[in-house]
Amino acid sequence: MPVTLSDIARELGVSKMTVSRAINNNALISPETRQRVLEVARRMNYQPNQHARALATNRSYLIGVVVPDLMNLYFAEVARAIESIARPAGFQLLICSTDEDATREIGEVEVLLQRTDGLIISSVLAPTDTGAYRKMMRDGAKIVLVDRTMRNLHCPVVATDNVQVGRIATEHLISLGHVRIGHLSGDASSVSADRLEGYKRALEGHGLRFNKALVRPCGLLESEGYLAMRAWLAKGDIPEAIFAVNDPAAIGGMKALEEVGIKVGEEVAIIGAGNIHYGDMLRVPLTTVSWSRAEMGQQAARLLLRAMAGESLPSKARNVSLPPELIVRNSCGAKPLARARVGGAARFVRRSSQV
Amino acid sequence: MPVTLSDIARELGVSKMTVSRAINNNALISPETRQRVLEVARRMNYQPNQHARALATNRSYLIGVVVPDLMNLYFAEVARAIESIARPAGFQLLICSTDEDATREIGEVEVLLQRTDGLIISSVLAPTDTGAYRKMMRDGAKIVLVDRTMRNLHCPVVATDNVQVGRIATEHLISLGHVRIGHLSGDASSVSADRLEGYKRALEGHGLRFNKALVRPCGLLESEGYLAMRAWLAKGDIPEAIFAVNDPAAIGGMKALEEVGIKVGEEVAIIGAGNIHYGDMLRVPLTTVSWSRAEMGQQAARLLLRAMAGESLPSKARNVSLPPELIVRNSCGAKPLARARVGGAARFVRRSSQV
DNA sequence: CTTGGCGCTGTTACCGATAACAGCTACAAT
DNA sequence: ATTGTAGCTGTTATCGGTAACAGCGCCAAG
Repeated sequence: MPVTLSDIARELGVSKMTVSRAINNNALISPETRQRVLEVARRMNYQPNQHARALATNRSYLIGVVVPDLMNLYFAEVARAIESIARPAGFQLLICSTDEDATREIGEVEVLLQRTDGLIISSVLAPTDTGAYRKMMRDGAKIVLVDRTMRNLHCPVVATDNVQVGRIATEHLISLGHVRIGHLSGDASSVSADRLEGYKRALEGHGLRFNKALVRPCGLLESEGYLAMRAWLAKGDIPEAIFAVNDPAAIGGMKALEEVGIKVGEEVAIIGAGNIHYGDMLRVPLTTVSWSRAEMGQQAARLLLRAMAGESLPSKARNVSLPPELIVRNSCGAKPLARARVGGAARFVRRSSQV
Repeated sequence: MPVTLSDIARELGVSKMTVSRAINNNALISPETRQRVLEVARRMNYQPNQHARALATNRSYLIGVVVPDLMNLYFAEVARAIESIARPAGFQLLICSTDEDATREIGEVEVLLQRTDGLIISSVLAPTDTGAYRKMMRDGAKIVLVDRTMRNLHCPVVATDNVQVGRIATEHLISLGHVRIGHLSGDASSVSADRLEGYKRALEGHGLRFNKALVRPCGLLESEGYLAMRAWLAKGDIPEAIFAVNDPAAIGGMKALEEVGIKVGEEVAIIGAGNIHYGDMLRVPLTTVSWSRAEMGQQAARLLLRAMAGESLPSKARNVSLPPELIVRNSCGAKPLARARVGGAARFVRRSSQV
């Protein structure tokens, strides 16, 4: 049986309350009493019971983190960034992966809500599907959205401008001279929709016609990108250049292309988004659009800490947007430069050939 | 304010206890009363307070997971496998990464112990450094070790035979005709020590002299592998073939080699261990030694569930060893075969040249 | 009719902490 | 001497559940 406050109190012949005050650095206690208590507490190896404390204070010092896919290093980076802020503030993380499965999300979130002081969520739901979250927030839940936003939900958000992401990626392909540009589009989430929107706008902005047949839905997992590209290959008529909704989908697509002997970066250009770890070490280093995952996680954690502290955030602080930038590597056949912002994206010599 | 048992009891004009029994499917309650209670509970959207429950029952239904590095997909896979077993059993995961920093480990574990019913740990400590864990287990902590073992610690372990891993990797290099075989060795952990031991034994077993100058310590992180290889390159005289303690170290090493224009798989052979995700998609697909991470996590979770249920495990069930196998890809210059167990490892034609 | 036992429900105490308030001491101010 | 007050410590109630036991009605056995 672990040592409790009462044990220490009995040992010292004082009340539990005195011990509690010493442990919690309360001001209403004489320095020498505190010393004596802390001394004995250390000697007896006292560890406060977190459940009792949580019950009494209604604070658990636990933050719930809901990510779509822990095997996606993108989210592992975000999670680590959250931890880097939360941990020093005394909070631990309850991490939970929904595996991009929308039907699991609400259930997981409801379970987490009961154990935590606040949640950082990267939602898999459709951006309009806000009913459940709306209700939770009305009941006082502290929630910060990260990476994936929802529409009309009055809660802090840290994300990138995904329309811009889609535009940057597509414009890079256009600047390389491609005209038949396809898109492996994601799911019903906000990122997918926004990136598709950016793709459309880029085409329109450069006088290219949007062709629905060149957009293939695929989800956001590597396995889904692989399957989608295989299906596309089976059907035939794949475009010369493809913007994949994210890096895992791009990598899955690359795998499918390579399996049938198509050379990525030469015969087919492919660009992803997210700048996943290892993207530069791949057989064909992946050209992608990048923004800071560290910044993303840290900002989200800071916003949540403030919200949990009862601070009401000014509306402009509640909406953090991380600027995306183009990372040119080899998967589009362009000459890799160190880094090129989209504004300054030069017209690279086109090296890829038609398929 | 959330709904409590008392609220429901008041609403129905019964006692808290009756409500509690209905909620918990206790037998001592009439079917119709249970129905009435559950009905009202649902209507009022009752959510049990986990902290109160944990305090009263001394069970939190939380499992702590301590991994060395969440950015290593190897551990992300293990964590996901643990979750696949724990979740259906009603347990949630408190995941914590020590970032391969031994000084952080005990502190993290102590914090986790207070909130959880049991721990699954992949320890970064030296395998003899068991004092703290010994004490925790004496105090009743339920602990299962995964991936990394400790010596003389009476607790269940799920791991692979790392001496065998080192031997398989080194013998593959030997079978390719290499004689000057180096080793990027890890840290003080059991895996590192065992793989080094396997490396030595393989050399001895084939009449090759162990040369301390060819062993460079590097840690287990990708960044450490990179740094170690850079230092080695700066010093000069790197061997023709290298067994890296794990895949991240191998990948870091590859990165350093490529930076100075050395062709991995042609000029220098490199083999890792762990069969990390994306290993097959790398510029030079990584030859490695593999064992099942899914099996690892699942077995560990099952052992912990049994231990937490109070079962005393038979000693042979307490020690699960996953068989390692060779995965030949391109980083050693051997012709990739589907899969080759070490026993059947053919003598591959040697394609790599001296450096 | 009494007794015993089953089946259900209620009471009380407790898990281990903290909040709110009450109480005590010593000393300064009046 | 009295009062007030600062400074510390103790008491009581409470958080929201559950365990253990007490109690009650009803029916069957003796």
